[in-house]
Amino acid sequence: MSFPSLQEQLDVITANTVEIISPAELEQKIQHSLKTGAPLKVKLGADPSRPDLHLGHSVVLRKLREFQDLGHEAILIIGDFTAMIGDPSGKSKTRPQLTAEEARQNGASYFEQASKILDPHKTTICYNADWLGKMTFADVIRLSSHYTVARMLERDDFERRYRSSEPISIHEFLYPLAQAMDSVHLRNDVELGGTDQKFNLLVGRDLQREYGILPQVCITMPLLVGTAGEDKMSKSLGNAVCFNDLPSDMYGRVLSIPDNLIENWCRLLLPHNGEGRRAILEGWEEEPRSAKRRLAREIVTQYYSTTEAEAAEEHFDRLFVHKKAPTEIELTLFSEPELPLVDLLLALGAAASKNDARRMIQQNAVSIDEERILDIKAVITLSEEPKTLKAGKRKFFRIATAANS
RNA sequence: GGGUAGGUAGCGAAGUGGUUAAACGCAACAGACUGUAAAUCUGUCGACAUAUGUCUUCGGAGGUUCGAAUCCUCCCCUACCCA
Repeated sequence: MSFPSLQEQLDVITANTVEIISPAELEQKIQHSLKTGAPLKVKLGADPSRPDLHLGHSVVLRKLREFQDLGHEAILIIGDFTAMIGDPSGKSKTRPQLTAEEARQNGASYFEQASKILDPHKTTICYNADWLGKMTFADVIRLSSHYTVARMLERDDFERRYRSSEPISIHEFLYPLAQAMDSVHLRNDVELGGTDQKFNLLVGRDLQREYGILPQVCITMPLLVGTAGEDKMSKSLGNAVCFNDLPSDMYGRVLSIPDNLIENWCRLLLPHNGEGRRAILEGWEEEPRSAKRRLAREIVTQYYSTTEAEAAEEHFDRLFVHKKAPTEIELTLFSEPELPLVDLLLALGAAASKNDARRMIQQNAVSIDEERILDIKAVITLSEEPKTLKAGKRKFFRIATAANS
């Protein structure tokens, strides 16, 4: 097993990072690895309470992949046990707790999605219930004696919640300790996380030291800004681009980011040696439009393929630039030959309620075969020949009667 | 255990007996505009109906009243203070 040189490794590892605690220790660890030929154990904790991975997660996953490419060992910890606690990081509210079974299922899905970035054959997967679940209450008490309430309250989000009189449950204090135990158990050399995980990573470091293990190096990565350009990307804020989004959705969402985000996204989301990355970084200021289109294509290509990326672009142009109906729309069959438009919209899922459907009609949002319909009492006559129904800018349906003779 | 302040629509937050389905902000949805699903502007935003009508909502359960989110009783939940 031969590793790249110390300097080469450091160049790759430090790129895009926010903080490395501490750089000197990192260097020592790499040198030690070079000397002994033993790869570094690099830990990334996965929270299976949110099994929908989005581009924000990919920043950290990509860093882990870089470690893999350098020849080190990537360990993905599925926090099935800690998910039953719920990570309080950055949250103003207690997270919902998962059952063991949900956590396992989500964990499997997490790994599957993460495999779009990681090399799945070189990734070690662990479930932390395997060791945390075996701890006795006495073990937990011993563990918690290593930390103090004051130190816990140092943490930003806890402090904020405490000051603004919001509830903090005792079990939330146990979360950082539990996930720090993972580091004790694994004896990993490096742990990765977003900047919001800094506290947790440091607890892992402290605890390893307490248990007489060489403390891990903590590497934090920037949090990706979401499509709206302000908050960090998060599923619940609706500004996320998910791994599992359809290519066309993914493309459109990327294209919707503000122009000033192009450079940042390009740096954090595209492979450091790719030509797409270079092209975008060079050209985005002169031609933001084409740079962003390129960025969107590159991203879709990562999760799907070049072909699908191109199809997504065509689809987008057709719908939003030329304002035409998409080429392929799913056909829905109805048994009744005549249906009130309101009921039709509800049945298709285009409207949340009949009132909602009426609203859309009144707001000029509904058309059938390019013809606007403004009458909320309109009754639509269906035939075996499909009609194209458009509700809003993005919802298209093809409707017809079921052919039963 | 005692005291105090609270629990309002997806979220945040007004409202303390009747023109209150409930201000306002965010989110969401629609329209216009745009290279864009961004930004901006306009409108909508409980359900059912459409003749400005009916029904269900303000932690839960009862009660007072012609009439309650608003008053009373009990219960549940949260924060803070005192033990």
